[in-house]
Amino acid sequence: MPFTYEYPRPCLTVDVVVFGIDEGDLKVLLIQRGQAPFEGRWALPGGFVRLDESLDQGAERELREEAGVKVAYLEQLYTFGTVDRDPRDRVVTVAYFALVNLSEHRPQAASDARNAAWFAVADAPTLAFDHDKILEAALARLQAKVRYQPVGFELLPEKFTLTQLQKLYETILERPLDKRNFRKKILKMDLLKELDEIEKDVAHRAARLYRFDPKRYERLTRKGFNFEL
Amino acid sequence: MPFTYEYPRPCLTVDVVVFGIDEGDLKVLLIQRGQAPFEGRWALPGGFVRLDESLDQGAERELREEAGVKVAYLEQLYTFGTVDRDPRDRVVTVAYFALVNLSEHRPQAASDARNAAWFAVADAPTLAFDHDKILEAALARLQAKVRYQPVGFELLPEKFTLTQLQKLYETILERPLDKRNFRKKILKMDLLKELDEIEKDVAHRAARLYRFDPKRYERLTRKGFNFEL
DNA sequence: GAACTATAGTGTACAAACGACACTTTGTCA
DNA sequence: TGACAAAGTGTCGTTTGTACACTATAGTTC
Repeated sequence: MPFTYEYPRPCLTVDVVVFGIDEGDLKVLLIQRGQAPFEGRWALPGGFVRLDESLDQGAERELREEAGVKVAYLEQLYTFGTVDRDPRDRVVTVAYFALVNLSEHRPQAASDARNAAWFAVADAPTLAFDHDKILEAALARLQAKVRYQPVGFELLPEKFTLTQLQKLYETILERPLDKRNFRKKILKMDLLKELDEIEKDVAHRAARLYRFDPKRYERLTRKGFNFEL
Repeated sequence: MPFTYEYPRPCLTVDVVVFGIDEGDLKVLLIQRGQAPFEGRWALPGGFVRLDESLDQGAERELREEAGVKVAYLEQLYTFGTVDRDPRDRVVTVAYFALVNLSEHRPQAASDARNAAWFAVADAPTLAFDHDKILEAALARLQAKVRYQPVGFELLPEKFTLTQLQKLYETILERPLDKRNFRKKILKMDLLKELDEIEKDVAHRAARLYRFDPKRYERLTRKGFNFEL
């Protein structure tokens, strides 16, 4: 059943850059294409926007369908719309970036995408279309964002140690941080709830566990607080 | 001549929030709609994206055609795509924000839009569609941006005094700034070229004129310099 | 159970940036 | 020439950033 319009319309898609942290590596979720163009090449998960869903909903649906991923954080990144970004047709794509908690994700069970895989961002292959550019933009955004907003907790388990959190920041920012200064700063923000619990099964002194406290975050946000790191 | 596709496609438009500074007021350019829906209501300039132009080009073209405006700065803001934002059809719009130099713009000659007007942002009317939301987002972006990037010079004449620049920042940020601290900071950034020229035709001591120096800006940008204000 | 090992956890001192604050200078106009 | 209007300028106390090294603790090994 064809659809007819008075004026030509570009095709509208969403593509999502999904980040996760895995043992000190920042990883990105990619899908191997099954058809031309760029058959066999890796690409960002994504697809067409339906008429009965918003862009955000479309991004979430694609992730669910195409990669079986449940996102912890999703935000619109940028819309890419140069004329020649797809060789077949004029395609405009609204790119999103998402964060997922890999530690609760490893099985990757309910995915109909056996052709999905996590790549370390540092050595991801060359991607289809202009997806390299999109990935680069997403990485820049993540690095910028992490400095002034407590994004990033989404990438960790619910309960975590300060050392884990520091490693996370070091991985994203690609530089080492000073332990004492990091703790001073992050604790002064008063975003973390100190738990009465410590790490288990480690072969050395166990560290205290913390949890991100959304209530405190909201309170501070309302006051126009600045979370620069 | 109709255009037919296998799957339904949303309509894709660009809308632009154009800011200018005029005597201490931050102004925004609006267009009065000539047809339903929202006939007679004010709206952001914008229109359909053509298949042979990029999104950026579309934004620029619409401004030229619809408002006869030459922009000094243009950047993509956000893409709005909820299902019901246009009562007629599914319309997704890529919003831009633009800065123009009003002092070189007053005549607004070559515009085929006699129904265009500048409104102080503070008392703009309720807009058509979800354009109020878009305007709000653009204002937030401008206020955030001005703090860490030397955007804003675009809103002034080529040669300006430090007092003019301070007033500009005060207008955008909606709060007063300390004269000595402002000068210290802005001059330390080493972005401005001090000219051998002073103001003319003022009824008091004339101020020195400065000019934004894009070369210095580029040099500092390459060094990863931070322009926080 | 003593020694070892690996990581947790903690404080200080110096430097830089920020923010508050008031008077003198200069040119115009009446 | 005196009044006015805006230009232009410096200091000091506070806060923030940053560099840096040792002690405490739990588990493992011998």
